[in-house]
Amino acid sequence: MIRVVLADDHPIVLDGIAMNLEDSGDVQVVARAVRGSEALDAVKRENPDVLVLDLELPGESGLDVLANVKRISPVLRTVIFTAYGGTERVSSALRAGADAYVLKGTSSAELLDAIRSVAAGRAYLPPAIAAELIGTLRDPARERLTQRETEILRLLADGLSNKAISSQLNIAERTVKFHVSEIFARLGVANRAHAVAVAQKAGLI
Amino acid sequence: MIRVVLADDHPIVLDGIAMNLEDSGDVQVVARAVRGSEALDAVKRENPDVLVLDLELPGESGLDVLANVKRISPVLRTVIFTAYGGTERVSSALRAGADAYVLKGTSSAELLDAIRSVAAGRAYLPPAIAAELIGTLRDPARERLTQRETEILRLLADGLSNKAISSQLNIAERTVKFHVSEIFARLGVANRAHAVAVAQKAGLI
DNA sequence: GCAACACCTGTACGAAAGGACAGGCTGCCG
DNA sequence: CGGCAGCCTGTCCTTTCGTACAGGTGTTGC
Repeated sequence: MIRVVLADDHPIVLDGIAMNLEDSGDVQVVARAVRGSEALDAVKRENPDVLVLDLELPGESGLDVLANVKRISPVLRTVIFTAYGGTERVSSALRAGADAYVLKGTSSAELLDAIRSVAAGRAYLPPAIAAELIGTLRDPARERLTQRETEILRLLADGLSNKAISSQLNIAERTVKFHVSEIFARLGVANRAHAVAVAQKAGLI
Repeated sequence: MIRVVLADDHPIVLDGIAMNLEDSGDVQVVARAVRGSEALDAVKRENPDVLVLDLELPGESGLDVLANVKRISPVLRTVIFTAYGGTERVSSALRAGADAYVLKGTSSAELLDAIRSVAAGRAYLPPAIAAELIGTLRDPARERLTQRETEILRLLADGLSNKAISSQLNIAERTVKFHVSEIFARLGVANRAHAVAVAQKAGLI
């Protein structure tokens, strides 16, 4: 029997997952959580085999939750079950320790496959997502932002000017311009408004 | 018996809703759809009492779907069941003919309440959303964009310059500037990057 | 008829933004 | 060690942005 904890901010999704899993015969839902902290508590208490985790949680980012549960229970297997893909989101999750990344838009059966795979010690990536990742590896320049760039991108989205950003980060305005230009090149845009739009759509911020 | 059609791009959500509704005794799910066109077909075929509709559908916008089903079957009652709120999204949906607006983040029982209400001919708005709407009515200036402004906002998000926008719309660059300033005032921002971020977060684009 | 609103336009100006040069420092990896 | 990547800084210049002033047209509704 595979013991699973579910974490999703939509109760209806928890219902749907639970129904599918209970019908399977070999998977058992031992706890549900609608917030990151609850997921953490549930993992501590139940010590499950697998955590099914949504990335869009109120308050904490799903990635933080993932990092925290991994710190508590490094052997725990994790399936990311989320609405949105995007290479940056996927690879961030995998780097944070996820073992599978399944989209909510696919069939309900796929999640069950993923859970069984990770419980058996194997990673699981749907072909579509794997293909996308491979495409990015071939073209590593695009959409791969450094820490500093991501930081500045966030400030861009807050509407700060280069000067405001420079004083916030204690660097020269010229340096901000440099980073901003780098961001534009990576995102394939020509100005900050477009950069913010693209970044938000790609889930970079 | 209330006959219901479900439309959501996540099969797992359809499962969850269906489970909750079937258990209720007085609600019956007669069709499911994961795309707008399927929802339309299902409404034509089944002539249901209520349509439960997600606003985030692949391809078509949920609002377009709503307008189309309303054209086919004006007496059909519609419950919007979506992940995100925001006064602009809510009021757009209500203006497009929705009878209820329920967030996925709330308890599963709330959706059932909403379905029963609209089937009985009453509208349904959760207190939290209603309160938010009232707040906006008190301050009508903010976050209420005209057609033209919304149009320009979209082009802003595409990274177009004022000049590019002006030639696209066949108006003077000066006029674009005027509209952009209006947008800033309504959104409470000071530049285009921030405007795009706020607009996207509020679901205006 | 006139008030309100959406939409459009002009001139002028200071403040940013963004690109094109060129260069320095650090830490990591082969 | 030498190369590479991330991060930082400078000057110069052109373009764009954003706001200030002020004003015109058409439509809707009281």
